[in-house]
Amino acid sequence: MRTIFHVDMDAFFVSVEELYDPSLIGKAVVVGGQKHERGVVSAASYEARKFGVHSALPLRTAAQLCPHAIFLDGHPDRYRDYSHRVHDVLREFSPQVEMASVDEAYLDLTGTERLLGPPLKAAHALHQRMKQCTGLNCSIGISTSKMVAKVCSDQAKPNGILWVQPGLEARFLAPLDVRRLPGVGEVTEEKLHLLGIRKVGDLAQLDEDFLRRRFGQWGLALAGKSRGADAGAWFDGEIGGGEDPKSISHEHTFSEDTARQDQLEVTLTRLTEKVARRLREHRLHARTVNLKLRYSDFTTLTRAHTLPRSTQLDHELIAESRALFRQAWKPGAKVRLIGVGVSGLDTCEGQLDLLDGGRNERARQALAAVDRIRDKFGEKMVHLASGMGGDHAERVHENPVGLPGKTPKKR
DNA sequence: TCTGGGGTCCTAGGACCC
DNA sequence: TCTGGGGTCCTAGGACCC
Repeated sequence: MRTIFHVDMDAFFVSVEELYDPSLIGKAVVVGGQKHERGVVSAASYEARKFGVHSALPLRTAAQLCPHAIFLDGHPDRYRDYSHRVHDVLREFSPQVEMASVDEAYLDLTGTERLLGPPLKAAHALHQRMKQCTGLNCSIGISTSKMVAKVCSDQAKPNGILWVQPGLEARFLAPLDVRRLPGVGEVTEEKLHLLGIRKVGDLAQLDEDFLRRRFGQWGLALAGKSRGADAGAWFDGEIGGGEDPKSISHEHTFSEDTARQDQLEVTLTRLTEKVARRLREHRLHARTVNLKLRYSDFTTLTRAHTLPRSTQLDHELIAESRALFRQAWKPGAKVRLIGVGVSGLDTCEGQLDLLDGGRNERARQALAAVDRIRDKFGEKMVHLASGMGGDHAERVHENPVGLPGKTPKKR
């Protein structure tokens, strides 16, 4: 029988902002952008939540519900920093820690009783230690599965601890709305409601065969979840995985929709450079490039292409994302969002690198230099030639990294 | 009031291979 | 001649999470 903790930081982004500016404490605070901007709420203080503000709410709606709220853009670097501090604290309690996102983690505390005491005692110690080391509050859910532990921490919010003892999982879940189950969102909730299923207990009563016919594999997973199991691939596996990313992407929503090809392509290039850069940071190579376009009417399309061999080089990824864009985009159509991502990631080169005469090795070394300069002077300091404007687009093949004075000889 | 950005996982159909 | 069946890869879209 496992002992799983789910630790969830309370109003994480807002709480970190309060550490930097204590005058925010006790006020309605919204992190995510300014009140007139296109965008949604990333986090809201409990004060703002009283007015109906919650994450994923459009900023303009939040401003209407809570006009006196303080709107902040947010500081991703600070959140990353504090996320690491949180991780460090958790590691004091178990070697098996899995950060599920910046502000939540699973811990396996199975077999730590002799060292840390019974689960509730360990949880109180963790709770205190977290406050002491980071200044932040968290909520802790404890159960025999990740799924139930997560539901527990949700029920424990804010700043609480909840332990469901082994054997009582189904009884704990039964009275809760189906929506409380991780993986049940708006769409699934609606489908279940149409079948007269509102509580997790209703779900647990149903014949598994019925759920399988209705929802396929997902139905079987649902049946398992309703009884407290880590069903479905979502939660299978050991705690402590989560090593390399499976995909890397960047996207941008324009403040105003645009149909200008030069603007779209410059943005796409900038986004692709960021993706390539992060690939190199992770020492990964990608085989599949994904383009995403969202038009004014919010219709969204994706186009993907898989390369014969994987790459982490700016110019190869840019050529690919641009080709996808030119195939997919209807000239004249106004674009709201453009994005690029890579998947099919591997740690080593897809094929022998010797065949191209070391050309890519030179490009890689030059890119490493670019990355170092960007570290020193900021992202905008060095751009690919093609990142500077449509007129330079053709130069990308001659000057893969756009370094002044380092233009490789023409092939 | 229109609806971010960064992810994961799942499904389904077609191509292709044996 | 009248078209199996399974496995894997690729692409597109969608649900969901924080």
